[in-house]
Amino acid sequence: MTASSTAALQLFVDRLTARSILTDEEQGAILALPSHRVEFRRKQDFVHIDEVTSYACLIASGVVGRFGQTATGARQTTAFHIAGDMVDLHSTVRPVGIGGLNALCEATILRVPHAAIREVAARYPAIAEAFWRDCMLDAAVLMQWVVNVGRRDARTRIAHVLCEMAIRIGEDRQILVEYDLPITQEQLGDAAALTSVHVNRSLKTLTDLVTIRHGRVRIRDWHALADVGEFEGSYLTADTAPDRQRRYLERP
Amino acid sequence: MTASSTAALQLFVDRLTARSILTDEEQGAILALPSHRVEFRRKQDFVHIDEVTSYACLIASGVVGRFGQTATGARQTTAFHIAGDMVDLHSTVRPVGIGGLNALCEATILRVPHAAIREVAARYPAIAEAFWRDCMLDAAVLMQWVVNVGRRDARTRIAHVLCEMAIRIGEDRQILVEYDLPITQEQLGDAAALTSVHVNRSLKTLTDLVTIRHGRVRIRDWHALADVGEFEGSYLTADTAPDRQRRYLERP
DNA sequence: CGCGAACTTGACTGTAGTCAACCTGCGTGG
DNA sequence: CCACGCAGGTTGACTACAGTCAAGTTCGCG
Repeated sequence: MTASSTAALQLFVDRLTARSILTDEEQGAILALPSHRVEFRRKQDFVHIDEVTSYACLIASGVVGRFGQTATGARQTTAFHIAGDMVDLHSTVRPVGIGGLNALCEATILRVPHAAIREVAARYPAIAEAFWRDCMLDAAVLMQWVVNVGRRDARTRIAHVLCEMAIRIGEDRQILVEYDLPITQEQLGDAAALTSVHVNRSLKTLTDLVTIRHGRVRIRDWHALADVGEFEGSYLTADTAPDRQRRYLERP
Repeated sequence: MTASSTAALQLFVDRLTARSILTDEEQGAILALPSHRVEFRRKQDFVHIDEVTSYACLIASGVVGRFGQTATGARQTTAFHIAGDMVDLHSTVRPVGIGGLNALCEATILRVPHAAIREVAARYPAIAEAFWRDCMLDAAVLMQWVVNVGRRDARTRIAHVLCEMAIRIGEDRQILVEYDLPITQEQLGDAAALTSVHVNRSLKTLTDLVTIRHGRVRIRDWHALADVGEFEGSYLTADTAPDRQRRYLERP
């Protein structure tokens, strides 16, 4: 247990407690999870499609993409994950792979054994609940992603993704009008289901609203960008209001 | 508690026990869940977008689509659900809406109060685990959907959806080469992110492999259809092997 | 028998993909 | 310290897949 692994676990706890109530003891149990630190370089696949792992991946730093692939090898990113995300939390109950993981930039990952996660979830039902809820937030994001990719045009798709990341990276603070997202236009295209060429052209038409330079997103007009991106962030934040934080699975 | 509501709950239990081990007592607790039967007609929205409900919807019969919508009102179906599916199981831990529900054909729904679901999940950790796992299967399907809609062409998308439904409807039996899917070409388009016109044309090019008439899908050449649809069903079935059925959250 | 929903077809349009060339900026090594 | 190489970004010309619009046709149902 190093200092930095504790810091990463604390980010994870913060993420959970934004939506779930956990006692100090429960938070402590999560912070005490064993982990093994691994570093990956930019563009490296570190979990392959269909790979079955015995650990979940907690992101200590960097940005990670989950992806699927077609028969011809075209990639589709299905989710971005940021520091504090336990990317494979779902594998706690369903260890079969749902896509590969790729480091979008240099990333530090803590591998947390499934066994330890299951143990803590079994011991504290409120933790299991918090994990489950966290998985459901990811699912809500995924559903938006389907709508985005399926029914919106290029400009709108890109704007939507950039808005989503602004909210997620700025979690429980205000909306971040400027944030690091060190991805190439090609990687943004993999997420928005566009080619890099078309991302490039679309991004140019958005210059007044948002720019990306050197892996940093600068939103110049949040309101206009959210408008273009048809972005309505309640699916991300609706359950962070205090009165919705519950411990539903508390024993009678 | 009517005979038919028991039958629907039994379908739900069957669905759960395909992937999770539940004792007779636990199965009994699920079968004893209270419910309120409601009928909906074809094409009726019965849960609106962003609606927050106090109950989950168990499908007793019919096919239901979950959908999202763009600002211009274009619909994108993000999931099909069939008899035995507890459509809103995720709302057990996260009651905020993730899209609306629409009856694709005449459907019978059992409304099961969240409170009762939470109670049974709190009392039996293995049930909570089975619920969570079930939610994760839906998420896996959703991820495939993103890849499908984002990166495949029309023919492939349609073939993929039809293969997926064949597996899901034929669950734990063999692949069904013929099954009821009483949806219009327009509704299939909403799922595959295509217009009804293009669905129509694409379907014609697939006539040798699959036909849809009177709401019944007839797969004439499963192998060829799966090939066209780039369909690899392991994401649906990988955890139904006996050795993977586990009770991870059992108390020590 | 007549109506309406769903399906079918054709002609045309348009958004995004493809291919290819070129530019720019950064890191590395001579 | 400059030259080179390379990854990423930019632009243009052309293509093509799917959307749009509109006019039938078919089929089931009242």
